[in-house]
Amino acid sequence: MHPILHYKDSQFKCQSFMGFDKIKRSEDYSAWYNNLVKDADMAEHSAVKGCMVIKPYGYSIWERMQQKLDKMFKDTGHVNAYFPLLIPKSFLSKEADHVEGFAKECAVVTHYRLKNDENGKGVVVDPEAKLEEELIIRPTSETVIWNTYRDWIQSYRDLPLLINQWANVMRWEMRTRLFLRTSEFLWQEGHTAHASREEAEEEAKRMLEVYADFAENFLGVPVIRGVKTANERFAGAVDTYCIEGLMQDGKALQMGTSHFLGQNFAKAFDVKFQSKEGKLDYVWATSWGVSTRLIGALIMAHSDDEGLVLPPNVAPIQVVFVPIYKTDEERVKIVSYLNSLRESLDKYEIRCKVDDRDTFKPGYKFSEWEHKGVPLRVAVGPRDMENHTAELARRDIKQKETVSQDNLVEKIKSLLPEIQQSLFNIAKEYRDSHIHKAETWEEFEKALDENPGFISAHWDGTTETELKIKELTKATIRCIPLNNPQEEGKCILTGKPSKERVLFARAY
RNA sequence: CGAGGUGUAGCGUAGUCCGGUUAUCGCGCCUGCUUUGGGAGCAGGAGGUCGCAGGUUCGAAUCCUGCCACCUCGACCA
Repeated sequence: MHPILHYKDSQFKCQSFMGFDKIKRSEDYSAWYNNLVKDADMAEHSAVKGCMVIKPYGYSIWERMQQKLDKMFKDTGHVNAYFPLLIPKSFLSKEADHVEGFAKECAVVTHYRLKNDENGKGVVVDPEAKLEEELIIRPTSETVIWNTYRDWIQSYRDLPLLINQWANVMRWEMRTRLFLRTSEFLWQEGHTAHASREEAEEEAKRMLEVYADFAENFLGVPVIRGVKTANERFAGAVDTYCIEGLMQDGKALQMGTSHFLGQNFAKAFDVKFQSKEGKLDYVWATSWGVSTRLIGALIMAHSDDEGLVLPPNVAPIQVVFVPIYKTDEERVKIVSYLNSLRESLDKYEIRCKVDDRDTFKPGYKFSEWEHKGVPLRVAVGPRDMENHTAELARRDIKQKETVSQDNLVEKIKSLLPEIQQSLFNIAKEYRDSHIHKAETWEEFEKALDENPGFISAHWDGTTETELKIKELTKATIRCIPLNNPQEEGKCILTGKPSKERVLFARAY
């Protein structure tokens, strides 16, 4: 049995969603997003700037993601461990690029004690409890991990070391948005050590493919696999691979990154191994991560004016049953029928809820579960019982059909993967129709303003040009796609020769 | 962190310019009855440190100062 799958109680209670209808996605995407997050009861702001409370319904989606990803990591040979939240300040400065990238957004612990205020008002930091070495709250864990790996690795026999951790990190952000950018966020970070450059590069690409597979087949969000330009690279990496998604407002979102770190961290933390031949060499490294930002991606890739739309794979509740009745006798009969249906579906690990609350009318329940993105609704009333039918309503395409109660379980079973696929197809069609080729600067600017999305264009390969384009248009190079066709061309801005196109977009 | 805006019950809000009884309205919530195939109706009821802290005043949601949070736009970033 799967106790979590029953949803007998209304643990995912929707307190209020009356304000939602006011904001249309097409009119104010940003307000629509904020409202949806609140309305679907996924998260809210906390007392501290940039931090959020992830509510049960939102967290349940994260748990679904964790579960799937964790299995994918284990299946590719990784194990989980946990490294500490606090990192000595000195660790950060050991890798020059790394410190430069993260120093500006680190929260620092300077004291270890509070005391009562002498003026009798609350508590103050005890100046006598100043830490000898200040600690930073991890913005990412490369430094503490590589400092640890030094002691774990002596010989090629200790390699590869394939470790993942599920953790929270903190980056002091200036501008925050629920799920998309918060100061504290939840993520996983994989950190691997290898005996050869080739093996580490393979690992970085393998994990990128794991992420791409996950994004497309589990979240139903099509992504472009690519590599970042020097300018967009992770601080301390040799290469940063990424998956980039396109949101419904035409802005790109980086959904995951996988870094080939070369020997940078091994050198910074003096992590060497002895090869079969007895030679000492620095080990090769990767790191890779995805975060709760993926929940933001999920929302912005699928949802509509009626609220959240969830692919069945991540939906906390995949099927909701709504009984319709007049008399108590009908209620008992129909609810009992729905419960029996639910039990049949339990066997297939389909997550169902029978919404037997007697305090709400069916229309209210329909609306509520639509707001919360439940992929499939099954309504059964007295007429259905008479006719031996049920009404199925799909959230993805907003269509209803009346079907026979015979084979209803089979029908639901087959409909869920169909909805999953349909959501991916809709998102992919949108994405594909929003990749424009630009040959001239005018076309480039016009596409950005009139029909935003990815723009495929030639670039002369210099950071200078990249930054200039960003300054002029706010568009950045999202990535150089993997397996990118080589073709002669001229840079969109400078006209200098280029041998391949790169993808530009305005991004989150 | 710069510029602008906002903060009144769970949600959405009136009142703020021009200080003055018990802070407005709708939704939601509670009780009862009637209802239930797309956001139910009636009756009664509960719920507020007016973001926080100071100040001015006989009197502050309203005026002043400081702080906090959120939103939009910049700079920064998963």
